[in-house]
Amino acid sequence: MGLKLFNTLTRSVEEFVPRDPDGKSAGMYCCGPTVHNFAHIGNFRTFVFADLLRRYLEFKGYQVNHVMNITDVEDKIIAGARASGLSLPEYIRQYEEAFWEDSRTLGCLAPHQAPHATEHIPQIIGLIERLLARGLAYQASDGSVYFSIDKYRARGSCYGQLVNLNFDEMRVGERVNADEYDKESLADFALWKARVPEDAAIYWSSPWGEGRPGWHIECSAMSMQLLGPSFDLHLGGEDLIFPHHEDEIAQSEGAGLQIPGERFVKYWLHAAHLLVEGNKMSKSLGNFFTLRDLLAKGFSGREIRYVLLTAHYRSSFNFTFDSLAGARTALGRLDDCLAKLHDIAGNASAASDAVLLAEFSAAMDEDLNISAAWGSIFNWVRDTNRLLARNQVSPSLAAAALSAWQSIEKVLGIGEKPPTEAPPEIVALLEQRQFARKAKDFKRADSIREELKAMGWVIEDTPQGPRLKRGGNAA
RNA sequence: GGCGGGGUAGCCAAGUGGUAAGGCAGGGCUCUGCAAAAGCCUUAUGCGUCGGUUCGAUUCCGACCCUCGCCUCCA
Repeated sequence: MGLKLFNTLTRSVEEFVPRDPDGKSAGMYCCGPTVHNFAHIGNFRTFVFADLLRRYLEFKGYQVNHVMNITDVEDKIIAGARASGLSLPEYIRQYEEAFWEDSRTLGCLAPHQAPHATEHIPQIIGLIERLLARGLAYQASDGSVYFSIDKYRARGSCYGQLVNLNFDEMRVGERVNADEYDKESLADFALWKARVPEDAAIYWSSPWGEGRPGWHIECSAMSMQLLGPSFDLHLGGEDLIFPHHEDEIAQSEGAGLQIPGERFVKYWLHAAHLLVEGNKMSKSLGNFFTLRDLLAKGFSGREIRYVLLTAHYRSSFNFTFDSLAGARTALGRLDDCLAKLHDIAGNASAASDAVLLAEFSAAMDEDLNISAAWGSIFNWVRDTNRLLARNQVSPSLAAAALSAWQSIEKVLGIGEKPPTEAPPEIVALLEQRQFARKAKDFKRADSIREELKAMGWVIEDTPQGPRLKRGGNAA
C-alpha cells in the first residue's frame, strides 16, 4: 500500500510519488525555528510532525534527505541581540543549542542538513539578482528590494496557490503601518531589506547597498541549493501557508530554475496549531509553555512526544496536563507489556509479526493517521497482555512481536523505558521484604514496601518473584 | 469584510451511508497475605442545532449556532 498525504497545493489527499525516477529518494524541507528564544510546545508540534513523516518515509524504504533551516537573522533576533548586548552569533548560539537539545529530548532525529540564513548570503543575493534580471523585482527608493506580485501575475503566474486570494476583498496591509514601506504595491514583499540604524552591526553588503535578507528568500535559496530547484516535500506550520510559503513559491518559480513543467515543490504539508488547555497559547493566559517549562514540571520528553503524537497533524489539537498525565500511564502499560515480552523472548529470534505491522502501516499510509495507528498498537497490547496472562506466549511469539514493535518504534521514536538497575540498598530492602513475607510478617513487609515507594521504587509481586519498577516522575 | 479549519462520552481523540477505534479517568469482579501489575466486564440509543435526501445519516445536502486560524511577525 502506498502512502497518501494531504497536499495543501491541491487541497486533497494524494498518493505520494517521489520525483526520483527510481522512486527511492525523497527530498524534504521543513521551515525551522527562528532562534530568538526557547522554542515552545507549539513549535515542537510541527517539528515532531516533520520527524514523524521523515521516520515514516524511511520505514517505507525511502532514502530521505531531511533539511531544516535555522532562521538566524530577522527582526526579533536583531532586537534580542541588541537588548542582550551579545553579538549576533553569540546570541543565536545559546538558543540554537537549546533548540537541538530540546529536539533530542523529544526524540527527534537530527535533520540531515540544517542550513543557516547568515551562511547563505551569497546564494540569497544570487537569487535576488536573478529575480531582478527577470523583471520580477525592483529596488525601491528606500533601498530595499521587493518582489513585484503584479509583474509576477502579469507573466501568467498565479500568486495565491496555497490559499484562495481575493485581491479586492483582502485587507492587505491593514494591520501594518504601510507608511513604513516604499513598495509599489502593498502586497509586495521584501527580498532584501536596506540597513536601518536599528540593525547596528548586523548587515551585509550587496549590489543594492548594505542590508539583510528578507524573511522568505532564505528558504527559497537554501532549499533549492540543497535539494535542487524542484523537490518533493515542504512542511511547516499552518500559519506559514500565507504569506511565507506562497512567497517562496513566487520567488522560487519566478526565478525559473525548474525544468519546464516541474513545480518548485511537489507536496506542501502543514501542521495545524496547538491549543493549550483549550486556548491559544498566550503569556497573558498563563498557558504558554516552552519544552523546558514542561520538563521543569516533571514531565519527560517521551511523555510530551507521546501527547504531541496522539492527534492527527492536520487537526488543531488541545494539549492538556490531563493528557500529559495520561501519557505516563499509557506509556507505562506499553513499557510493561514490552518488558514482559523481553523476559519471555530471551535470545529467541523470529520474523516480525505481520499483522501488527500491517495494521500500523495501513493507518499511517492514510495521511499519517497516527490516532488509528495508536489504536492498533493498544489493541495489540491488550491482546498480548491477555495471552501473557494465560501463559500462552512462547519465546518465538514474543520475539516476533518485539521485532514488529522495533520497526514501529523506529517510526514513533517514543523510546523504550530503559531498564533501570536498582541500587544495592534497594535490592537489599527488597530481599528483607521477601524474608519477612516468607515469615508471614506482613506488617514488616508492607512497611518496607512503603519505604521503597517513598524512595521511588514500586514492587510488583509476580509468580516468578517480585519485580522492581521505578515509580513517580522517572523519565 | 474575504478565505480556510473545527464542533464525537468526564477529558483527549479516530472513524463510517448500515447502526460508534483507541488512550486517560471512573465503577464492578478475578488474581494477591494485602497491594501493584495484568485480565475480564462496564461507561455516548449518541456524534453542535434544526430541516432535507435515503429503506437507513453521526457520516450526503441546506440553514443556523458556537469556536479556531489566516489575510502583519508567528509552528
